[in-house]
Amino acid sequence: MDQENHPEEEKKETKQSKFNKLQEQVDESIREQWAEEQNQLKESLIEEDKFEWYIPHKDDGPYNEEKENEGLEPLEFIGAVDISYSKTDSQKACAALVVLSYPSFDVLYEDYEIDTTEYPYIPGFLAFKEIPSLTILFNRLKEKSPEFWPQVLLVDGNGILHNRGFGAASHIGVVMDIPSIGVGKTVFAVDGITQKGVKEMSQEKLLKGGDLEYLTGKSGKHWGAALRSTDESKNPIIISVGHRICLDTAIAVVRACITKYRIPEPIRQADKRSRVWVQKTYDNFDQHHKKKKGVAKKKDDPSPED
DNA sequence: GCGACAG
DNA sequence: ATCTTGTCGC
Repeated sequence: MDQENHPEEEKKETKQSKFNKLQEQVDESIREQWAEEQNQLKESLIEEDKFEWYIPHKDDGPYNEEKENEGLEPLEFIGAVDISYSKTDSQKACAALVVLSYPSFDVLYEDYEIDTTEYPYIPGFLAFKEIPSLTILFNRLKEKSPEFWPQVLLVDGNGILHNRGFGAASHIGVVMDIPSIGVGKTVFAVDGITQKGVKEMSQEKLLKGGDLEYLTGKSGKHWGAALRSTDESKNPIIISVGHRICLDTAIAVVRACITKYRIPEPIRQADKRSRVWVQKTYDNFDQHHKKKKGVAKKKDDPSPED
């Protein structure tokens, strides 16, 4: 009859072929070229602090004075980028660049750009999908509102926690020549570090009262850190060095950007605003209908609504 | 060969 | 990334 004999096998194949198909959308030679470009740009990567600001203490104190005497400026402009996709057409997307004040987290600057990239997301090559629209956004910022140029940039995705040690946060940091930090929501498995392993470590730390776990690979390299950013968080966020910053400073910046949500506020804003923008642009945002149903919201980890 | 796979 | 569904809390 027309009954299938190997339903399980089929399911497995579909899963696998789905991934393969995605990969095939980008020619093998292009992927090799991309990997080469990553390795080349990586030579310009700086994994230590190279900037002239400091994170001010909430209350003006001796620390702040000391830093100012060293010729440093207080951290005041924090940037973040994110890209959202149309739910009806994954090729249609919108990139956002926002700049928030520190420590008040007001959105000082926001700009959006339609993503014209035809490439799909391929693990290990996220930056190539995002760079075209982000380049436009940064050029526009530099040209029209240079006073808002961020002192540090948060990128959702990874920095050096990457199979070639050069993830999107590093890529963007090097290309734009800006200190950058990678903040991921899940782990990109590399050097023996896995999602499952990190989760377990994170749980153990929690029992001991800790909220931070360095991610050390089998090779002994420190790839980043897992931070349980709020008490309610079930999963940690994954921090890694992007560019022109060291891991501990990156962690300090991310910590400073946590308000009451798991995701650092600048990234949250970029995420949220790009989502609204993509709906407006592509998904026929109809005033009449949205009133009834409400727009699909993305849940934040802890619940307060804003 | 097998499993894994940021957004 | 996006979709679902359900649950808790204000």
